[in-house]
Parts: sequence; C-alpha cells; structure tokens
Amino acid sequence: MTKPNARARPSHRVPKPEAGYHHGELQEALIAASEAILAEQGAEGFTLREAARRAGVSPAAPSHHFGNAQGLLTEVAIRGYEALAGALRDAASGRQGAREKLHAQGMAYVEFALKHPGRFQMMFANKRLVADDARLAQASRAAGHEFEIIIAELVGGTAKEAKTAAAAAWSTVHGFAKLALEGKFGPVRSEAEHREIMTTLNRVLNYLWPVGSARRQVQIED
Amino acid sequence: MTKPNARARPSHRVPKPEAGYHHGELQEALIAASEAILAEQGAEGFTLREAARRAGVSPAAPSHHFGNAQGLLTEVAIRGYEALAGALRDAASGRQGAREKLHAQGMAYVEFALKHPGRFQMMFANKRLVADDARLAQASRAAGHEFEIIIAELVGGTAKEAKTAAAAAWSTVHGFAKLALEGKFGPVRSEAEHREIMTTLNRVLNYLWPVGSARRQVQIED
DNA sequence: TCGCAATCTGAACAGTGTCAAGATACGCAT
DNA sequence: ATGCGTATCTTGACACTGTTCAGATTGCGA
Repeated sequence: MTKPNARARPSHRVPKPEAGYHHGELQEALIAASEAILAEQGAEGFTLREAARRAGVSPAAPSHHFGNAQGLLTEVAIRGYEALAGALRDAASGRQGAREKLHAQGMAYVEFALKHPGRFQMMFANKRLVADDARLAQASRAAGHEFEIIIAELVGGTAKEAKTAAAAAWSTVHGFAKLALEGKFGPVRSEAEHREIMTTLNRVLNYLWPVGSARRQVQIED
Repeated sequence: MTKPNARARPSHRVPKPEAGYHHGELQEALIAASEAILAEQGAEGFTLREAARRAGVSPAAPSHHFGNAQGLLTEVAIRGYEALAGALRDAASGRQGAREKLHAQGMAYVEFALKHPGRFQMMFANKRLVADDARLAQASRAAGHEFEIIIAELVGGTAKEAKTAAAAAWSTVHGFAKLALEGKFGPVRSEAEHREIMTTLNRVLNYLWPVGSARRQVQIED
C-alpha cells in the first residue's frame, strides 16, 4: 500500500469475527451473500464486489473458489434449480390425479418466481452463467423432469406427444411468470396484488389445461 | 489524458465524415447503433459508450437527447414493440379464421424473438428501461392488443374470459420464446435448429389451442 | 448580424470485474 | 514438533462502465 495504514488489520472480515485470515467457509458465505443480494436488489443488482464485501473478504477472493462472477452465479443458479425442483415435487405430492398435480405444479412454479424474483431471473440469464456447465444443465433438466413425470401420467400418448405437452406446460407457466415479473399483468408489490396475479394464473391454467377430458389432439402437421 | 495526444482532432466523428460538430441526426444514429449492438452482442452486450462510439460521438452526447442509458434503451424498446405489433398484425392478416390467425400470431411472436434476440430481451428487461414511460407502456399494450383482437374473435365468451384467454396465449408464446432463447429446447444457432424449434412450437400450439371446437371452459373457482 | 439556446466535447469521478504478486495460515510429511 | 508446500486471501493495478459539469462549438431566430 502506498500510505501507511494506522489500523492493524484490514476492515474486511470484521462482520465475521469468528474467521481468521482464512475464512473457512467462504464458498457458502459467498453463495449466501449472493442470494441475499438477489433477494434484496434483484438480478440486475448483483455485484461480485458487493458479494465479497458481505462475506467480509476482498474483491479478488471469490476468484479462487469460483473462477469468476459467472462461476459464483452458476452455483447460485444450480441451488435455485434444486429449490425449484423441490417446490414442484412438493406441490405434486400434495394432490392426487395427474391434472390436479399439474395444476398445483404450475401454481408452485409461478409462486416460486414471484417469491424469489432475483434468483429466478438469474437462473434463466444464461449469459451471466457458465452456459455449458454440466451440473447446471443437469439441475435444470432435473427441474424440468418434475413436470415430465406428471405429464407422462396425464397424456396417455406417445413419448413425442408427452414431450410436446411438457414443453407446452413449461412454456405456459414460465411465460406467465416472466410476464408477471415484468408487470405485464399489473404490479406485484403488495400481498394483495400477488394474490390477484395468482388467481389470474388459476384461470389461465383452468383455461389451457381443463380438468377431466383426456385431451384428444389433432394430428400434428409439421 | 495524461500524456499529450499527437492527433489534431478526436478520433470520434471520423466514421461519419458528413457530420460536423453538430451531428444533426444523433437520435436516430444512436438508436440505430444500439439496435446494431443488440443484434450483434445481445442485450447484455449493450453499452452506452459503445453506442456513442458507433455514432461517432463522445460518451456524454447521448445524455442530451435521452437523459441516460435507460432513456435510449426505452426508445429502442418502443420501436421493438411497434415492430412486434406489426409482425403480429401481418401474421393475422394472412389467414382467415380466428384459430388460424392466432396460430400464425404465435408463430410470428416466437419468430420475432428468435430473429431479434437482443432486442426482444431488452423489450422485457424492465430494470434497464424507464419503467413508467407512458409511450413504452402504450407500445407494449398495443402489441398485446393484437392478440386480444383475435382472442375476442375466438372465444365467444365474456370479457373476463377473453382476458383470461389472452393472458394464456401471451404466456404460452412468451414462455416458449424465452425458454427457446435460453437454449432449453436445444441450441438455436443454425438455421436448421431454428426450424426445429419452430416445428416444436407448432406442435405446442396445436396441443394447447386445438383447431375447431369452441372450447367450453369449466367454471373458474377462484 | 448578433445573441441565445441547442448541441457536443473533455475531463473527471465512483464503481465494476479481473489479474498478477505477494502475504498469510493450514496441514501434512518427517 | 517442526518445517515446508500449497491453498487461501490481500494489495494494487488496469481497462472498462455510466454519469456529471464546465466549457467549446454551432445553428437559428430576432
């Protein structure tokens, strides 16, 4: 340093008094800090330096564990997908009947997005993640698989039809979630507005995926 | 700069030799430059300084016309929504029958997103735009209105049901477009992959919005 | 023709991600 | 137990970014 520093030790690390020069749990601390930033400021508010600051560590420290900001965010996204998969699983396990399970999953998907907007947006911000990370791809597919399980139960058709139906279901809820987060269905700040959005979703799901009626599809002309 | 620069005049403005100190068409030049960046580098690649550079102007110049980066991007987004509305209108005008029109609009929506990924992503990146800009909101609603026109024709029901159906249609194609852009339905680089995605979309639309059959909905339990 | 307002530049500031060197501390082999 | 290699973290720097402000330049109306 150019000028002598009167303080014996750097001002970092102060909020984490239990740690010495070596943090010990820096990976976890950085991930937790990142998730906190995403929760408070949204995806655009994330900053590697801020995450390091919250973990009580210098800006360069994260690179030794995650390589770069993308690496850290990829880890956060992976956990996000795991949490999402869990939410989808839980939603389905509470109901019986494929249609009801799918409906509950759709509601849970959007609920997840509205409750954790920053995390959700980051999970689908490929350019800010390590796009070809194997674990990320796996976690994403695992979450999608939760849909496919129910879909396979719902449509009695071929695998191709199941794939189509799964893409349709995912598109529906994902599009709704994204549009809701961008305020296209009205603001989502208060709890009342949140509920408003969810009842709109309920109507949409009932409209697109009506109960009863094994849906007989027209032959698909490519 | 710290060391003297030998060049007599700044390197700006050189690529636009027809302009003097006053650019004359700086607004348009900046918008065009921004759209070029979005087309080449995607939404994350946009930079105010780079846009100014391409317009042959200093980094501070855009502020006099757009206030800040959000202002410029808002203008770009407005034009994007206008282009999208036009594409939806064109798609519907080529067909007859509400179902066919809606199907064509859905295809056009995703086609637009895949052909202009950067612009599309930016249109829905509220945090990077002037969120409460009246013209932006108007342009967005105008695009959505293109859907609603056809939907009103398709569902013979109440206004509430039409609103639900419009939200459903928009969610479907928007979700599909977003997921496709994030590579969730496979890569989209080559022209062949692009077509592959579009046939998947075709199946999805046929699945969710089957031809014929005025869809009788179950009563909605809120 | 003069003066004013619009337009643009230059320089600066705070903040960002990343990198290369060096400081520090853990843990393992001896 | 002791030394040493290595993982971990800091320091300082660099090239960027968006934005602001004072000043230079220019077009245009009176």
